[in-house]
Amino acid sequence: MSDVARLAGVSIKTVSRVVNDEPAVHPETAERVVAAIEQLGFRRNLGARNLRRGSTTGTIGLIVEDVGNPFYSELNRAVERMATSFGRQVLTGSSEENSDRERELALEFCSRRVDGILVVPAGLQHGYLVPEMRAGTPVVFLDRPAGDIVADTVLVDNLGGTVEAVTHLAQQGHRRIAFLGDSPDIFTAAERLRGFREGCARNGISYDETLVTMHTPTPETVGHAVRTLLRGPGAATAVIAGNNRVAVHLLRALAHAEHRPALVSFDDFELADLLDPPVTVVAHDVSALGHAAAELLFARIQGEQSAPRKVILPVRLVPRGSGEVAP
Amino acid sequence: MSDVARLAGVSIKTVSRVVNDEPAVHPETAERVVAAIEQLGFRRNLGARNLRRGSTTGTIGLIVEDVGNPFYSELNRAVERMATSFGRQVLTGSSEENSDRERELALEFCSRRVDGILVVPAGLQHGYLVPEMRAGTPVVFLDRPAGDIVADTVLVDNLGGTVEAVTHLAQQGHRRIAFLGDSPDIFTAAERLRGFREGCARNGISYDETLVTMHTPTPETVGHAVRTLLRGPGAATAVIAGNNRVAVHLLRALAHAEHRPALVSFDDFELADLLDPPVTVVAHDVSALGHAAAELLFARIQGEQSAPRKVILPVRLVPRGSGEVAP
DNA sequence: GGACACTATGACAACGTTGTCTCAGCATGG
DNA sequence: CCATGCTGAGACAACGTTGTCATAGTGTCC
Repeated sequence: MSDVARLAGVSIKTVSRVVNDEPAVHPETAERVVAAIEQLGFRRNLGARNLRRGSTTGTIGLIVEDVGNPFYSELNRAVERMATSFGRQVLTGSSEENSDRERELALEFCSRRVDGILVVPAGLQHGYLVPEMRAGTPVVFLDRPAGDIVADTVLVDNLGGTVEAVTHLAQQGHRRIAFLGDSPDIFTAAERLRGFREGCARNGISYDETLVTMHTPTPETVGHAVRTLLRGPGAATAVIAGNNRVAVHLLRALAHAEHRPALVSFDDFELADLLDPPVTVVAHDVSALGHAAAELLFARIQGEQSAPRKVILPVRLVPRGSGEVAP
Repeated sequence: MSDVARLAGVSIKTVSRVVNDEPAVHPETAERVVAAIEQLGFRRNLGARNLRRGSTTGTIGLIVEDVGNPFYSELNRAVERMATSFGRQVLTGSSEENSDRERELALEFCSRRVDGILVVPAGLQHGYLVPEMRAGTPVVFLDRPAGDIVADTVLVDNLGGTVEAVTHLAQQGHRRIAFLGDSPDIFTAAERLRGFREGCARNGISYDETLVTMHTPTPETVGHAVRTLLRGPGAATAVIAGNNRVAVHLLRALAHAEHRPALVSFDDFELADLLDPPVTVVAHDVSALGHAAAELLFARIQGEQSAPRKVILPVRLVPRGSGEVAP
């Protein structure tokens, strides 16, 4: 900036005035300054500006499990849209379902003085965020609640959705329904399992523990589940996949089977409707989730002081014909 | 920081020493300082630190067309991995295939003094980046080249891959092959079209313009293409989808058809192998693309001064049985 | 006992901006 | 001719850090 000032023959303050479109600069002077800026390729340092003005940094942080997972990338996109409309930029990070990494990312974001943080928590302990929140960095949890603190949270109706899935299958005549969930350490997985039990109860199906597995979905864990729950005597005739990852692994494991058992997936996924047979899903609007959370965050950033809110978004069963009893 | 200093009864410089793990601080003093930091919830302001040290900001910028697109989110993930290993964080932005937006994002990143920028360019003019690059912000273009400047670039073999796709179909006996590409303004789309012509030539198929459409893929544009190119007398017996978006729309448009024409998709996509019949694809390793570009960027960030490099990553045809002539 | 080295600490400036204050120059009005 | 007001511009401090230098205190050596 001082280089520009020297070249234009003015003080740095005048350059600052030009850069900030402040009035009270003689047009001719402004022109000289602009020319100097062009010539030198000057670009104002936003970091210094924010420091001096004590203003916000114009960034928000987003922590998800894996930015590469289509579910989270759709979330990311919705958040980005909102951020753009508020003139903010987004720092993203993947926690990899690791609470230490989550913490590291969150605190790093705080060091960078982001204006707020959106987090799909991996861990169950969030006391580390309390000082930051008290210091004025709003935090909104999404998809999963905070472990041990009260904070703004946006969730989907995991329980209700799974109940609906069970009911759908029960109505098709299924009595032996398997549930393949993600690791029970994950809130949504645990909640959906709870919904499964509840759904069984409501439909007069006795809950059979041997038809349930809860593991991080990999080809191996899901393959094993298929071999033990869906084959042999007493095999389940229908299965609920606890999330889109489980569903995809499951479909692959069943690719060469005679026929697929009836299937409902919690989470919609691309091409689910084009498989044969199409996959019935419990769909929820991921964009709406990101949108709602970001909306709440920006309200907080703008000073909204009300008590922490808990929003639960509805889900919707999309029957696609894969719930029927196999011929 | 001065609050901490006051509470601990030391100077701010000593607090700084403690925060930075500098030696020559009496353990007892350090303990007092740490206690004060805890009590006040102090967190060092990274912006101020970077300003003072003139050091890098520890961030890189990534501009893609749409962070929500699985293709780009996989890229994002690979870049993030690399960034993490270099202790950097990633600012992401979606250009929405709009060159003004791309420019805006890139310049905003520069204002934030990112250590480097990775960009999947939407526009064809990148002169605006020259001053920034001269000023020391390395830029690496990926998936598509820069429009009018010489810069580091990482691409995939669009031409070769499409030639291979045509050859594959020709070997199955197809002579009337349609090509459904994205907008010809997009480098990869144009390049793949070039590969299509080249492939036709090499296989002794005369290039038939009426079997080609190049449009931003939407249900409408792809549906129209299906109706005009794949139906009626003179219909194509095989089709090449220019990218994963086209392929998905195409599959949906053909969902209720008697049978699918033979199909090869440039870009692999999830579940392509589970459709009926499975979709043959020209696959390329998106992670490798992100990895290679980020690797190059970090080499530049660390001072590597060699001439701009152009890397072309190989692609691989994955036959899945959907190339055969329909029964 | 004085030169010397070493330890622990602080004062101060500087990073690149911008807010506040000041001031020179000029025009206006009575 | 002087008080007043306005315009355009600069000096300076401050944002929160850290690098440089200075210094007081302590111990060591001959």
